[in-house]
Amino acid sequence: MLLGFQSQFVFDSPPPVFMDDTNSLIEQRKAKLAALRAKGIDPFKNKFTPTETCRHAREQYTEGREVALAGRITAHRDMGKSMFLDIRDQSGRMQIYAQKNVLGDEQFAIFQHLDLADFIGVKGTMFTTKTNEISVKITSFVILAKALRPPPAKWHGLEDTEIRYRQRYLDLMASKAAAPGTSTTGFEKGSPGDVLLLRSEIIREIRNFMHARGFVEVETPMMQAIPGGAAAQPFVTKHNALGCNFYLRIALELYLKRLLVGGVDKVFEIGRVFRNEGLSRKHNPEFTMLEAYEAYGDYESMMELVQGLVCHVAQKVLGTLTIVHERRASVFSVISSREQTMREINQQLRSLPKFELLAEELGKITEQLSEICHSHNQQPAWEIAKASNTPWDAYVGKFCEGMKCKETRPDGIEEKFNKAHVVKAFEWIDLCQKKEINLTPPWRRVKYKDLVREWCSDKAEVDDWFALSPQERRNIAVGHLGLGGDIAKDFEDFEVTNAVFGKYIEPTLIQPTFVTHLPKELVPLAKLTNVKPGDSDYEDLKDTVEVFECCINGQEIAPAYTEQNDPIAQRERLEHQAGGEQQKLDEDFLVALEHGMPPAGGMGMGIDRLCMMLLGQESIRDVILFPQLKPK
RNA sequence: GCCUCGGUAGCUCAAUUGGCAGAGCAGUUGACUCUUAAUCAAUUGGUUUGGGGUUCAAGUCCCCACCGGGGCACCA
Repeated sequence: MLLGFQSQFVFDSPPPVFMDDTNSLIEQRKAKLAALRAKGIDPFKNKFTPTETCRHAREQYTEGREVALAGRITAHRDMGKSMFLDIRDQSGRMQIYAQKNVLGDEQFAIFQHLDLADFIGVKGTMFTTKTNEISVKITSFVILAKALRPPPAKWHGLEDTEIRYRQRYLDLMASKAAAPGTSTTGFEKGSPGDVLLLRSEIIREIRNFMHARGFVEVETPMMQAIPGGAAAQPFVTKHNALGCNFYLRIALELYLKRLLVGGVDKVFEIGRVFRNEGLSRKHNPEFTMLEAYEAYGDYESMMELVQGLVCHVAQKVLGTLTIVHERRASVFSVISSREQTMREINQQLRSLPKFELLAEELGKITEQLSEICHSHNQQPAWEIAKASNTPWDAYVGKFCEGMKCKETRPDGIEEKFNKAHVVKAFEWIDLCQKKEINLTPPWRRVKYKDLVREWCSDKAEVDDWFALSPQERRNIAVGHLGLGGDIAKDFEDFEVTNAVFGKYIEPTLIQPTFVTHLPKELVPLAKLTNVKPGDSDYEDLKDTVEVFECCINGQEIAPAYTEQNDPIAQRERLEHQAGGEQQKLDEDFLVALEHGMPPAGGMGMGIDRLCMMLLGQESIRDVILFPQLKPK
């Protein structure tokens, strides 16, 4: 495993101290552990070899077949002199049946005192119970690992988002199994386990696709003396022996282009990049990028590549090109975020007079909100309600008033809703807008200017946005469109237009769309569009570059360029970007370009955002196993 | 960094607006040899995230800190 673990680490802050949060449950488990050891039983076995997985055993069922299975205990039902117990491995669940007269008094007593979350190995024969469940009648068992801490609640699962992210293993443990035949992963759709396995398949299919197209996969430095290829703040780290600082890479670009210079014509890398910026639903400080470069290609060949890649992955992993984000649910189920329980409540609602009014009220509010959303071009409902004349407090107040009614859940708990639930509910409504994304090619291609024109004539009643004077554009954007807060006084004209694009237009691009020919100022490292005076579209294209931004699900998924290969033009751009700080210039990269780089198309794709889109997850933290959180 | 909502038993949640901190699950004990959210009976479990303040009395009101969600800003 880890060799040379003796090396000296120097921490700026003391190493983390683990909370000694002992409680009676942990104490009891430790006592059981000690009791087992006192009997000469080692509850942490080195090896037990199952003959197969739980799923395999179920699929290859024959009455009386002998099997050895291993897994974690997820439930037990004690019947006195016999006992049922569920074990689970990655493949699925298996019911175990133990009988006192088979195991003997002593063994059975030990079996009865096993805890949820312990790992055991069992040997026995397969049979089917009266209620038609395939099970294993055991003849012997061994304890493979004793769990000293209790697992998450078996029914509710884990609701605490902080624990879900910090202790992902608990989140995975609580992942619900899907009903047989409804899922390829064996987990309920959208559950942490499901997302984990599908993400793995997505990345495998990306590799398959790129390799099939003749691209070579490489690995380039993550620690760089000069972080380049994007405009982002880097993380700094220190190399002791070399006595210098390194930066964690913010992009893959400059090293992959060096490989183009060296003669690797089709090259790609999938890897982590690090950006020292704020965190949000769409941003994690470290995230996974795919970048690909193709000599003799351009932005148009990259369009074909991106479209082909995403369709290939969707088809292979999901078996469809139609992606439905169907997490939109009734306000009630959203409020509780325990859908199963709430579904029943919804059914009950109609028969309970005191809820009739409330349900009606909720329906009206939901309707109103979706109307408002629609007329405001799908701005978040939460924001709109806050900003509009709608008495938001009255909404919440009314809600809470209604919610004062208690009701009894199927598990016997009296539940009441409070203001926090309601606020959360509305935030969730924003996240749960039902979406259907159709990836069937060919995807729409539209020039940036045409898209802005189209939207402005449709929504802002401006015939031709670009026929206006810069001052008129600014006035409309700040006034009629309400972008005052997003447009600084010193913004240039193209930035005003881009604010409109970013705030209002990009979020509407749910269906896959290539937005092409952006103004050159927005993308300084791409090549100018090749048009001459006299060409019919000269006016529209003269100050644009050969690029596209591929938007799906209202987010930018992949930008691509016809890459700049003129070393002199590139130097000017980088110097301009570096703002006169010579130490930020990657001289080696510029020297490489001077040796000649073939014309090429290049693209970058945010893998995390791709996963969000394909897997219907609304937060990047749900497609990254261990998202970055502030240390405790 | 700013705005906003939140943090109560191992887990999921209550606490009638400032009046003895409660329930289900699981845990423990007991009954039960085909149960499956097993059931039935009894029972343990709390520095209410931490610190200060107001009050006869604070989970609840005020201030500060910590952590998280959402939004904004930064950033493609």
